[in-house]
Amino acid sequence: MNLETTIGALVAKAVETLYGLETKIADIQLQKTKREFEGELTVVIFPFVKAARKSPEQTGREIGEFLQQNNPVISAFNVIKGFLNLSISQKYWLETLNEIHTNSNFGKTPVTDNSELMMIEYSSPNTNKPLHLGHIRNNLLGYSIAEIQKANGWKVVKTNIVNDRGIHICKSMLAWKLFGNGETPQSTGMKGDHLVGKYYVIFDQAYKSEIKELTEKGISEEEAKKSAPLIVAAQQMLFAWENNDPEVRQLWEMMNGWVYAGFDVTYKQLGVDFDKIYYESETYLEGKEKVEEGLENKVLYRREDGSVWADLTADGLDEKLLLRADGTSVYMTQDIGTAKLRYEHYPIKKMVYVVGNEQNYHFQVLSILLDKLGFEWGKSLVHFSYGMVELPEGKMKSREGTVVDADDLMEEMINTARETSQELGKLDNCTPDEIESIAQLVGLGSLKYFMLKVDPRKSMTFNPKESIDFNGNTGPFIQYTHARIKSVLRKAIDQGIEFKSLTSTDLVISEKESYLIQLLTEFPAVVKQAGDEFSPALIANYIYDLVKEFNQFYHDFTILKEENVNIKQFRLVLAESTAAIIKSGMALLGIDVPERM
RNA sequence: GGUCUGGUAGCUCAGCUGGAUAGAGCAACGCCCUUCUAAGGCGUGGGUCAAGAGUUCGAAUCUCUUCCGGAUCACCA
Repeated sequence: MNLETTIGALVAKAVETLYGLETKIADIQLQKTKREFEGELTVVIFPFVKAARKSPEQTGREIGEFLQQNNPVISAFNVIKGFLNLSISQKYWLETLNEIHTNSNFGKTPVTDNSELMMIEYSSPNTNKPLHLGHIRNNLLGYSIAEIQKANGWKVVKTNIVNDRGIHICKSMLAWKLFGNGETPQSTGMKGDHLVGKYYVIFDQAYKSEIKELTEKGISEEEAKKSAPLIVAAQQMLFAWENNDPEVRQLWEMMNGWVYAGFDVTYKQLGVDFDKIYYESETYLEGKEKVEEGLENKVLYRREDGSVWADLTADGLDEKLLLRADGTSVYMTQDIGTAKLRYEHYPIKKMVYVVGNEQNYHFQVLSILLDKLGFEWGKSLVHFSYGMVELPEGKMKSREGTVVDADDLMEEMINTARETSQELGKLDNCTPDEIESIAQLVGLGSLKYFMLKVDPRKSMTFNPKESIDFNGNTGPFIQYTHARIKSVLRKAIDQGIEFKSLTSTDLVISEKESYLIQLLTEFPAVVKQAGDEFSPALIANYIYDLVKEFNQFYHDFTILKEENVNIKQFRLVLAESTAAIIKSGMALLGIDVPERM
């Protein structure tokens, strides 16, 4: 039982004993005391004033006295206006610190054989172009959410649905066939995904000039877009693909192979991974089957032209197409097929889709459709809907070349980290390998923290220049604090100081120190809330607060030169516990922390 | 137009399940390294919490209206 529940229960008892008012513990308002007042926990008294028939101050004093008499953990109290501020005994904090320090799994719920399974889909790239800034937010969020849910006791399967078929990849294939001169990643030295992306751009340019030619001949733009030879050829290629044309299939496999090799490099560098990858080329037929079933059950209907639709007007939505008149499937159909396979493969309790908020409508429809088609879990799917990433100039547009490429961005961050380390002379005693690995860790830490510290639901602005800042509320600031603590701990070990646990809890410690312990105790609640709300930002903000507080302590107090051995030992335990939580919390964000930097 | 979503310091963001004088970082200015890593610490200035009304002992937070942004409403994914 933690402190809040204990005290909450006692407040309820106090109110009932003193005023005969029955209150649920959950209704008692307990909050952290504001820094400018004395105490650590505050009870809001206003709700009891009516029953007490006394002034808020008087009521607060009576409840405070009751609490103090009934629980020795409360060392003092004061009442200001309607707020009862409780001071918690130092002994309590010190004993709590000891518990935290010896618990290597602090803040996490262990995953057991009985844990239920959550499947988290993220990344979900198309195979016609490399990953960009928007994908980075998706990948970082997906990975972090998975780590956070594991820490909350879920078995997690990370999955990726690769959109490897469709007109988009045919465009790249066609352009390569027409203009590629047999170029390969090997012959050009380009990453495969970038090479394929290059031909996607070439297709778009050639297609545009065809449209221009046609419109100059007096054909309407709409008509030109449909009849341009290139788009017709791409559609023919898609048709050939669907009919298993060996030549097209071979080209498709080759070029997708290049892309996957490229993606693997990007994923590895980003530090994300998947337990199971699905490909739409393998799932879209399953969707068709399910749609046929829906037709038989009259959940869906067929129009005269042969297309298949779902009527969702009863749910307040529109009618939705599931199969085109020519029998080919759309996005929704594929998602149904993918969902079917996944639930056949895994005992999924909860399905989470990490997909941008531009697809809110799609997932609303998918949820209803899955439900109608007889998937019992359809209604409970979670669309983890995150906001778009914008640049200071506005939205990224591939056609205007304002897309921030994922590989380029990571490289830039790492380069900056390396240069900064050199300028500051921080790593003069390290080997080249160490310098490189720290540069990677710091550069990526900076990028990841920058993207994860903001509320995922909100759209965010990414300023490439500002994000490279390594001071203030940034990943490197947190990493630096960790490195400084580790440095002190190494020195303590060199001096032969023992700090496995506190040998005495009868110490007089400062307010700053007890506040730091209080912050440490909040970690489990933060992890839980981050899991409930699917918000890595809560973890990020918590770690930042902790680190800021620790840095003040580090500045104001000496650790190794403290003369009182018990206090010295206490501070080492406090520092080590802080470092452990920084490391553990940052790991939930997918960010590694260095031993030195 | 319908639906969803956002508007907090010059900029980027916390705070939003109602509680005390609304917080950080960046940017600006000033101070602190013979002391455990200055990627640090301290200080100064900076706000009609988009606007109005309502509910309440109490509203940045809840409700309604208005204004301004964004997303979506495809036989694209």
